[in-house]
Order: sequence, then structure tokens, then C-alpha cells
Amino acid sequence: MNNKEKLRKAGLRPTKQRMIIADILLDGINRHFTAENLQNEINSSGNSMSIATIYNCLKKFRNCGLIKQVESSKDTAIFDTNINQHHHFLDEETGELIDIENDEVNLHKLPKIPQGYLNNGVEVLIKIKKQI
Amino acid sequence: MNNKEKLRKAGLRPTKQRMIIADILLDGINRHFTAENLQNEINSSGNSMSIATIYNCLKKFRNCGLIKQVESSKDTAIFDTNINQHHHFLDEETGELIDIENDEVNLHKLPKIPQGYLNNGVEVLIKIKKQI
DNA sequence: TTTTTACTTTAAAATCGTTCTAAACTACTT
DNA sequence: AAGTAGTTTAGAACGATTTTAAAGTAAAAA
Repeated sequence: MNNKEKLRKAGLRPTKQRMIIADILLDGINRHFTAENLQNEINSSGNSMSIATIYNCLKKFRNCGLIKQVESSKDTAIFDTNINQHHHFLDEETGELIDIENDEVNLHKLPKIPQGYLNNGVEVLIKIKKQI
Repeated sequence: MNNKEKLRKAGLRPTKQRMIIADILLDGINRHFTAENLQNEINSSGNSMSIATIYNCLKKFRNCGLIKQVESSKDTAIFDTNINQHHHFLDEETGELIDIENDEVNLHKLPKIPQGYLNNGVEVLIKIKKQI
């Protein structure tokens, strides 16, 4: 399925701008990035786009499940092209994130989900720091 | 150990402002809060403090391990008085966090920590959503 | 003590990521 | 081809946090 079809399937109009971003993000390679990182990639691909459009697009893509947003206390939002359930190592010094595949973690025992709620995904974060 | 001693032990001068905050936060009750929440508590305790001081203090307290900062992609930083390793339920709609005690989760299998790094804490986040 | 020194607090300004505004534009439908 | 609903844009606005630099305070030295 090409990117135009992916956008349509997600209920998004395949505009020129969304196609440029889809071509960068939906290439099957897993990566973590910020809005600013993406703008740089757009610029170096010879295109340009308003930062407002980039934010709009990232929000739409995330809400449609084309990308994920990482839970992180950094001051900039971090997105992830890996939409499968998976986990992360986090170097708190540098903010670097490293993917952990879902099958590398085994949760043996999980608490009972609070009354009236459904489980909507489990994320394991392993904080790491450089050995001295 | 009283709060003055706790501050000194953490290497922090027990100033008037830090004592006011310590008296609110270090009462042994686990809670999640933002800088603004804390300012409201300070105000309703009959004190007042510059927001810059509150941020300074929270950063110091966090760096000393007196409180923790929660990994969260909300736009406001969320702090936690529970400094033991523990986990959270997160309602992504509302941002509400609910503590999960460490012994309620059992990690059966963990990935190998990357070369040159040390494990610095594991956090499990269970995203939940309201049942319709 | 008093003096000195380093650290802390403060209000206000600045910064930075993100969102809003409203006008121009464009994809899709009729 | 015309209509309409959704999209993009630059720039303004916003809100959380940090910086500034001057005044204040705790602890150390004399």
C-alpha cells in the first residue's frame, strides 16, 4: 500500500504537505524524532513547510495511529514511527531513546485494571545511565 | 528525622522557602502534583512564594531524590512524592495517574542493558481508558 | 560577635515549544 | 464549472519554564 492509500485509509486527505511528511516517516524505518527534527528533514529534502502545518500533521498522524507519541518528560514532544507495542531504554542525561521489542520483555504479573477502565497499552521504560 | 535534617542530609540549605515546601511535600503521603498545584497549596497554607523559587526548589528536590518527576508527555511537569520504585496507570484522556506498587508488577524477563550502561530504574506505564 | 562569602529568593523579562487566528488555498463533491 | 469543507500559512498569542540581576539570607571565617 502506498502512502496516498495509507492516508486515505486513515481518513486523511492526501495533501501535498502530508505526502511529503508521509514519505519521510512511513518508510518502514523505526525512528524517534521531534517536530524540529522533522522540519530539518523536510528542508533537506528540498521542501519547506510551516511549523504549524508540521504540528497539525503530527497530531493528525498520531490520532490516526500512523505514528505514536512517546511518554517523556522532556520539554519537546517526541514521536515514534514504531507503532507496535514496544518499550524503551532512556538515557536521562542525553534524552536518547532506544527501542526494546515487545518480546524482549515479559510481564509476569500485572495489577488489576481499575474498575470502569480498559487496558490501553503497556509501556516499559528502563532508565539507564552511562557507566563511569 | 525532621524536614530540616532531611534537607541538610540532601545537601540543601534549609531556607524558609524550602522548609515551607518540605512541610507540604514530605509528609509521607504519596501524591502527584504540578508546580501550579504546589503554589496553590503554599498559598492556602497562608504563605506565598515566587513561582521561580517553586521551580528552583522542585528541581533541587528532584535532583537530590527527595521527589521524583514522572515521565509524561503532558505540557506541565508532574512530580511525585513517592520516591520508591513504582509504576503508574495513566488515563490519557484526563492525564490522571494512579500509583501501582512495585510488587504488583512482576517483570519476568528484561532485555540486556546496552553495553557501557547501568540500569537506573524500571517504570511500567499502563495506559487505561474509560469503558464506554 | 562581626565580617565575609557563597548561596538563595524575587519580580520581571525572556525564552521556547506549541497552538490559535483568519485569510488564502486546495481537494473533493455536486 | 461551481460550491463546500477541509487545509495551509505567517504571524500573533499562549503557557510553562528559565533567566536576569539586584536584594536578601545562611553558613563559614575571622
